[in-house]
Amino acid sequence: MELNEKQLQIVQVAEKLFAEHGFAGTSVRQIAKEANINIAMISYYFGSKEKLLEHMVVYRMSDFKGELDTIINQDSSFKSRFNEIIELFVQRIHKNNRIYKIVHTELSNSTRCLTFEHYLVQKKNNYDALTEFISKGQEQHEFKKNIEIPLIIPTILGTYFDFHHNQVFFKSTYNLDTPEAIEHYINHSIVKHLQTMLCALVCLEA
Amino acid sequence: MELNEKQLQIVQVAEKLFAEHGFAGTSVRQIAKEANINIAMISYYFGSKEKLLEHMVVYRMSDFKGELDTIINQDSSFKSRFNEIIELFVQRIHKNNRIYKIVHTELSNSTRCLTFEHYLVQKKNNYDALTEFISKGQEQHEFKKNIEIPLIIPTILGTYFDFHHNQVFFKSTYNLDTPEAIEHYINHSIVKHLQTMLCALVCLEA
DNA sequence: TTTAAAATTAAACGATTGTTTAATTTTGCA
DNA sequence: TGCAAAATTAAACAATCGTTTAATTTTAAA
Repeated sequence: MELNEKQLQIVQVAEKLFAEHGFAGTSVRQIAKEANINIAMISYYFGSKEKLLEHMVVYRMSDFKGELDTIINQDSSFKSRFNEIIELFVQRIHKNNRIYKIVHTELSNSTRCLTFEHYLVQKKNNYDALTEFISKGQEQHEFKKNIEIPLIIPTILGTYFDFHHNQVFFKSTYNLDTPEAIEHYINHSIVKHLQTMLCALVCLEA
Repeated sequence: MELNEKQLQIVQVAEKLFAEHGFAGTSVRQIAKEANINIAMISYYFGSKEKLLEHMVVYRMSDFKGELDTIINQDSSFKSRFNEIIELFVQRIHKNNRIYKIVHTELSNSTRCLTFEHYLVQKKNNYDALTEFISKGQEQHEFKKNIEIPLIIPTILGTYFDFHHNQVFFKSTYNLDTPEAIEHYINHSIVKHLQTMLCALVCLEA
């Protein structure tokens, strides 16, 4: 996925607007205006508004390489690797929360006939890698049996996004007024909450 | 919130369409067609498309009464009440997943100037009731200290919705092909997963 | 049965949607 | 410098958007 400067500018502006107002709620004229380009350039470079979204997903998702494998292949304990995996997921999802939100929303819309193949492939890879890691930990008697592995990643993503979507509520109720306070809450409180909870779920007592 | 037969029909159809295609992605003509009414009836009864959404939220949210308090005031153990609360949340959210999805999406859209007051008030009440319950459990030395209480409900809602939004993925990967299989997975696997995880987080060992 | 209010309709409103056109400007290589 | 390709533009396209109008039908109380 190679994008020139102008294309990148369009994608970035569109990503912000799609995340804020939804795909259907964003017009190509808004994108053009905010990106300081002519409306026709979107069709010129991407073909259509819908194809712009496809390009965006492919471009953003190709960032994700083998960070997960790097952690899994470390030679520390299963528990500490598991904790690192949780932290990685939160950071990854937070760094790219806009594209995740867009895919999230559009994937559940029956309107979009887009398959978001890149997203689904990446998701499958994550699930497979995590499943293998947990299984090995179970074999080594470091992890409990009878864990609903498919629900571990939804727990991480879901908790993050429910917080993210309801920031209006949390801001007023829990004094998270500054962007720094929110950043800190995500990187510390949310990560720690998930680590405590998920470790209690999967790790056998030491 | 009293609605006559026609109004109810419009609200129900609109709720389905808003949940499936988003608010901006649904036209009043689609609603009118699917509800077998004339387009003008929407403005006639509700004033506008946006006000229809407001009426919908108020109507749906007024269902929620004191189910939570009923459970909290039972005289069973803190742990078993906590488990019941988790099950209640999942069932409540699943039963009304359409309106929750709509509010969820539109609340995080900076386009909507709607405050969804009914939703926020109800949410605040839930948080307060849960916080009080957990605090009492901590006083009685049945629950652990240092729990991030504000993240308990996001964990429940988020896990459910991440699963719900990614059903396309789960269907193909985990053989959840029939509606009954999905229903069973939600009412058993997801509830059990959340109960195990959250009890491990908050409950002291017996 | 009369009659005023409520419900329903088809049609039209102007504004906005995504996309295309055709003309013009800029670019970079020969 | 010349010139074809790429980039950029304003304008127009038909389609659809949410809403309103004004006329008609239905309803229900007097």
